[in-house]
Amino acid sequence: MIEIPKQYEPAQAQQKWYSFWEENGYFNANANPDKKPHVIMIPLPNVTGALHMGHALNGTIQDLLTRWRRMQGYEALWMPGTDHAGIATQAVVERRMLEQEGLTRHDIGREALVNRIWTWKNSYEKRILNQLKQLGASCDWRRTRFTLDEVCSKAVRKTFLKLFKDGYIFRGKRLVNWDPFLQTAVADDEVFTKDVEGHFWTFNYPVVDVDGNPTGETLSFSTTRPETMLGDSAMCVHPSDERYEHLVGKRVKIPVNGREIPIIADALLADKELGTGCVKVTPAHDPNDYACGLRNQLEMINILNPDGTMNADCGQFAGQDRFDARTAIVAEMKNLGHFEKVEDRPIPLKHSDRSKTPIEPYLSDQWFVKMDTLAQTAIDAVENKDVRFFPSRYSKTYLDWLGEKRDWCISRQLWWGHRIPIWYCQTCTEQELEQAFGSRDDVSYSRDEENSGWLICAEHDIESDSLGADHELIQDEDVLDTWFSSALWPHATLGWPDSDNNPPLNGQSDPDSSGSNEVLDYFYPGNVLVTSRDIITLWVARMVLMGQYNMQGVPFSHVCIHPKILDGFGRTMSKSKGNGVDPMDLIDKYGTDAVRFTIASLAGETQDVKLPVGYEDPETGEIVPQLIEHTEAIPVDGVKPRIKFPKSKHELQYSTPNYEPDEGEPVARIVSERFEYGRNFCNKFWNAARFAMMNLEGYTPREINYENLTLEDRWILSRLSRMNEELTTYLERYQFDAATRTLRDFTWNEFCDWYLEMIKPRLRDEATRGDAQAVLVGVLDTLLRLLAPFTPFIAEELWQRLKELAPERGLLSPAPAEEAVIIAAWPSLPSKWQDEGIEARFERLRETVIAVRNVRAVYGIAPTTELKLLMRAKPETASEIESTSSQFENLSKAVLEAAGAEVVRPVGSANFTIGDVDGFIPLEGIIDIAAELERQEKEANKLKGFITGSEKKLSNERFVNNAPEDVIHNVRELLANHKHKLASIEEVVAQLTEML
RNA sequence: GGUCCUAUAGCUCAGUUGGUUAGAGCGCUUGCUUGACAUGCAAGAGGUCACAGAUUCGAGUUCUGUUAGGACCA
Repeated sequence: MIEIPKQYEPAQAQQKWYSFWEENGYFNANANPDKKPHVIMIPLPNVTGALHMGHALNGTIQDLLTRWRRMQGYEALWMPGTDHAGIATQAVVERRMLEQEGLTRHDIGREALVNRIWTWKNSYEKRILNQLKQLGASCDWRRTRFTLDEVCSKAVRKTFLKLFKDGYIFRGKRLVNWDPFLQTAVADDEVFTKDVEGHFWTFNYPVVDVDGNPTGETLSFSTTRPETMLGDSAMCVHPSDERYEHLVGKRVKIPVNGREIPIIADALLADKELGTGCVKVTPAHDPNDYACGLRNQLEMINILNPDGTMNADCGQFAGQDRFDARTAIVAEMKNLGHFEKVEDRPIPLKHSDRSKTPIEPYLSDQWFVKMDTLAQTAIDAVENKDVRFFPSRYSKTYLDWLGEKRDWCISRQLWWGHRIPIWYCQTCTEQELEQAFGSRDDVSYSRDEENSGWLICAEHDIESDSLGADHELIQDEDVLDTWFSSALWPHATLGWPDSDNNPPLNGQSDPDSSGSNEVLDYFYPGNVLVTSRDIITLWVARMVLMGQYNMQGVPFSHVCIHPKILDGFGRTMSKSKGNGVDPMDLIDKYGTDAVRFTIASLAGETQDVKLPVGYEDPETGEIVPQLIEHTEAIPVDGVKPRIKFPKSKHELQYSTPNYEPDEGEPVARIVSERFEYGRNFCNKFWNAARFAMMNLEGYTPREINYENLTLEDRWILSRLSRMNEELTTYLERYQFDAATRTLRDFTWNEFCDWYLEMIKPRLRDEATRGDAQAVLVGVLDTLLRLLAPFTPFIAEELWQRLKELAPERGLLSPAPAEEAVIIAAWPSLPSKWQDEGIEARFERLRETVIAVRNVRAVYGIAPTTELKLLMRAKPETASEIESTSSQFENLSKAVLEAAGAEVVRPVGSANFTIGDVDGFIPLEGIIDIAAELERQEKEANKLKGFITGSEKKLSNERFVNNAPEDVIHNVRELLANHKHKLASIEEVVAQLTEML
């Protein structure tokens, strides 16, 4: 007999089979006219840090789809890569540098900083790609791209020039979220609001007449940022506010700098009910005021330097930090007699997610992409169904956002990223430009009216003296928004704009290139984008739009939006919250297959996934549930927080994304019992396969005639065919939870619990063994294929073992098995095997067995004690029952004594009813009449409930008149059935009562 | 403020176009070293489907409102 361990060892299988797949090139996808392509572009993880469970979910789904399509015969490409993630990465590196060396980027300069970030990127990219491999990702690693690499950079430069030439690129002033620490604008989604202790001051400004003399009236207002009064350009009241009606159109004087500003009425900004009803307007430093400023053509007065100090226009306050200036201005207003009061209150203050410091609304020069027509193409793509969202409700998020057609601010004041390919020249003439660049299609220029110079856009870097020594060309300092390069991901990774060569493989040029870019032609457009809903606007929309702009076609036809992973308290997992869970911890404990299967089982359409976790003491295995305080704890005075394990009295440090545990300390690791679901399933399947393989002695492949199959064989084929069909449909609809459920239910509750048990006698008998083995191996083969995309390692491990024992197998005709399950064909079983009659017959057998087991349990009869069974049934049913009599013995240790219409209930027997069949189990000497009576009465009550319900329905004329035929028919049939059951139970109850 | 999602067993979640008195896994109870599996087997207990209305012969499922939670956008 062959040796197979009782438990599946994931770690070994993972290592072994992953390298086997890679070495055989199974992950590689090449242009192949004989097959249809299937393409998934990874939502490029950023290189800021390691992956968490959200990524694990995202990756699992993509790999599942890729493996499934590969088995279906598609040339399946899963394109891997990472994102430079501009500000996120630069901020992490800068923060480290400041913490560890006390250096800022200005201390070391642009080049040195960028070098440091490359070092960081290299180490994290490696870690991230390795994490994906641990997860079993079957990406074509030869094609791994990075948004700042040469291939992607070419696409960025080409696109920028194209947009510039087409007039989509423009420069303008915008109010941005300015991070004075990093000295850059940050996007809205990179800002978080936090309450801080602050003050709410009330001041007044004197009203002045046309000559600037005080009229004696004053206007009171409140503010949390007094320093912004240096930039005020109006005082605003509500148009219908009677208190101030007479003042609208007059002016007030700002006491601290003597400037006069108008009093305006604006219903959108001022609120009569709030405070004094007056607000000061600082258009250059507040988003609401900015909008008001645009409506009322107010002056935009900038008062800040990029580093957050007051600028040269601030008179005596120039050069002071904004917070020092705040104190100084409050003091000055007190001096001048315009201070009224101050109260303490918590202020919701916007902070930069990157530097964790307060941001300032700030007016600055930015580059934009004009969105009107581009956005419309992306709207059209979804409206005419070129792109479809799954679930479909997400198209609303997408369409609503695009519908605003807000211009896209693409410049970032950073050093890490694609530098904006614009050069300024103040001194040259159009003729000189024409002479130097007129014949080049990789350069374009336009007049910069605002700065009375020229803007030169170039696809390839140009020298500062390209126009001769007399003119200096200066490149813009800023870099492009990260999403600019990500928007090109689906075509840039395939080598666009190079139409003469395939994109490089492993950094080398593709030896198969033959004068055209077949890879791009073949793999674009892709099929499905798999992502979570929070980047629908930032990324999905932009890919659709840029795909159409550069490629004249959408980048993918489906967008699969999957749930987000939340912690046990319902909070989004994030690095900053400290509640992220490293998938590697879980893979280590439960195995990759278990993690994948569990994750897929959670990926439904409606809900986010709540994932409660615990900490495990590595020494004792004791588990303590994670509390909110564990995730929030930070080291105090260098002492790191510990978790108490009450049983062992251990106090252990634990791993968190916030800090590293001390060297040499035992560390409590994160566990989550949710994953036992997947682990137990894998183990169950392992053992089912183990059982099958242990019973393959003498296996020979053979042709099987369907007509010769037993009831259980036909039943398992019927169920398998149905499940196979359902599973494929669920995958087509991206319903991964339903897919895993149907797989698990079949494998565990049908294949293991019933089929395997039922064929055991046949496997023991030499005469019947051969056919039983053939069908068993065929079913196992199919199951391995169906499981392979979900749990690839265990499937491959078992496939290879089975190949040794049964290299030729099949349903019902044997054929040589493929060399690996990863490339085996996805099954599609004959639908004619789906047989309701067989399933109904089987169901009666099953219910009978369960009824016997129930009687056994209720009476506490030992499993070894044999029971007698009598079945009262119509003749044809009776003969059928007789034909399966051996299974009653096999599955419930009950010997069928009699079956037929003439059977009468033996005195002192337990009783059950299945459809129109009555079953009796003689229990003479054992039967507890009171207990049996109770059991029967309980059943009778339940039936009476059903019967009343049905009768009520049928006596309701409106139901009978309105409900569809088949519904009425079903109710009638059910009622008859229940009545029959009840009658036979009442008969028993009467008998029992007499005996009592 | 706008939009979207969620509320079903102690916990985590399914529940297709309305049609038996609502399901799974975990946990719980009882009994099992039965020859693949104790990461297991067998048998059970457990729910007024958040609340209030409406539509319908019929509502967990559709509509309106309320409450609570979450997300996105302003």
